[in-house]
Amino acid sequence: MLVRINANSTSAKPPVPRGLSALTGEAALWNDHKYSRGAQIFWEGEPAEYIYQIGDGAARTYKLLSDGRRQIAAFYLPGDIFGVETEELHRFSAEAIIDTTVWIAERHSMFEGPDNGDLAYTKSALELLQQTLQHVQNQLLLLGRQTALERVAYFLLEMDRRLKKPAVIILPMRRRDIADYLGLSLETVSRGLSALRDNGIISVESQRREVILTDRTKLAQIVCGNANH
Amino acid sequence: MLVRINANSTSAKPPVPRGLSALTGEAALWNDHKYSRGAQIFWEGEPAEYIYQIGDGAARTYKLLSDGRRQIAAFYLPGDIFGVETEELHRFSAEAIIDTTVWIAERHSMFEGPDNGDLAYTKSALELLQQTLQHVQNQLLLLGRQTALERVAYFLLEMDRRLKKPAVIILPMRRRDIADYLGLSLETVSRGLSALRDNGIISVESQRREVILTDRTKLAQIVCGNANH
DNA sequence: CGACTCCTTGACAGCGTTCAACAGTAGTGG
DNA sequence: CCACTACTGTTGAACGCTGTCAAGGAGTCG
Repeated sequence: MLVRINANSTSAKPPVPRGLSALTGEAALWNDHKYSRGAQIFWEGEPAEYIYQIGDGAARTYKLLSDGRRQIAAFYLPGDIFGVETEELHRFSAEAIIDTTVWIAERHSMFEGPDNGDLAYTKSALELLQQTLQHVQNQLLLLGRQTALERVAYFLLEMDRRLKKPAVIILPMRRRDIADYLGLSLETVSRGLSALRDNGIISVESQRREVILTDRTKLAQIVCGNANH
Repeated sequence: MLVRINANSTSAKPPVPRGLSALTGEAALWNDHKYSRGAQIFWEGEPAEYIYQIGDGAARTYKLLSDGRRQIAAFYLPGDIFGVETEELHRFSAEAIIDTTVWIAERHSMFEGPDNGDLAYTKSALELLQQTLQHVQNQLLLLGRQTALERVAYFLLEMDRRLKKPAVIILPMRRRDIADYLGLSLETVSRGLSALRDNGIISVESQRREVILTDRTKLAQIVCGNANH
């Protein structure tokens, strides 16, 4: 829960994040905050007063059931915007996965009046919403109809793409987070990674958060249900 | 695949659907089409040239995997609007579940130019998009983290709510559709319904598409993970 | 070094799927 | 009207994927 308002950033004055500027206007108030690992950023049901963009680090949004079952809706990586809602309340909780710097700007109310809205803003929000929708709709098929191995492969390819296909993928999240994202147990995630490793499709570094995709083609085939069994 | 353009509607000239009028303008061209049971309305990947509203009947949108696994994204009931996309292409396929009348209107391009857009339209689209997003986000938790019985109970309550809590729920879809919506096998759906029936929570009519919810409270408890086992 | 967290791996159980048989319903045509 | 067929849904039995429980290894940090 350590939240520190960072008046004098350690880095040089950063550029206003492009995504946020479109959503808030150039002159909007914004700040960068630092959240330590595991810190809550906002809660489901809380008024959605701000919108957020990851500077460094990573965040997760999730829902909980009363008995503790958790479904992670999305991971957010540097540059990603989150917390944008069309209603007044947040529909998910959000936490920092690791120590994370977040740019925070005041949220525009989206439906203020008949012609009080800002078209550019609404369009930005629409684009963002549409991105979110696409992502979630892909998750549907994944969670509803794909096997454990297919889900793990999908996850690796998604991270690979979103991190711009680096030589080594450095995962900010733990196995438990991956499991709650994919609707699996953490053991099954671990077994999936081991299976891919044993088949020479990926290579897991000793730190276990670093993964190298040695055969993206085979990985993609697995996602599409063409595991060669 | 029987599609008939219905120039002279059997019923009196129907009112322009409220949802569609906001999305197309009062003077927009529209028609009602009839789709027979199982008929394709549009395909995933097809240009999204129209938007649709159910008059009578029901429709399903879905994605397929190459090996035939299907995930149904949503069911559409009388009054529901579907097929609205923010991009140029449909992201799901759509079929009529039963013989269905659909109102069809031309789609506005959503991002035509810098200030060429229609704010009222964009707002309508935004609201619709937001509804869709909420629905899908609830599905995430359901598919990722809930048990078979919880999913079946959730489905019944969703249909109950959307059909305005009738005395008897008349389901337009088959067990297979419910299964593909909930990420289960059709046998498991059937067993879930039987279990609820045996516990006196629902009553299934002999036609098997008609269900009476005799204990909505218990049903809601099951959805939240409070099955008294 | 010791305590802690995170991850892997194994053994086993259970939930849900698969396979199969059967029953009820609807549609068709004689 | 009935026979025939196709389709849909239910139920049982066995299998198997994934979850649960448990032990141990590996890395981190005080």
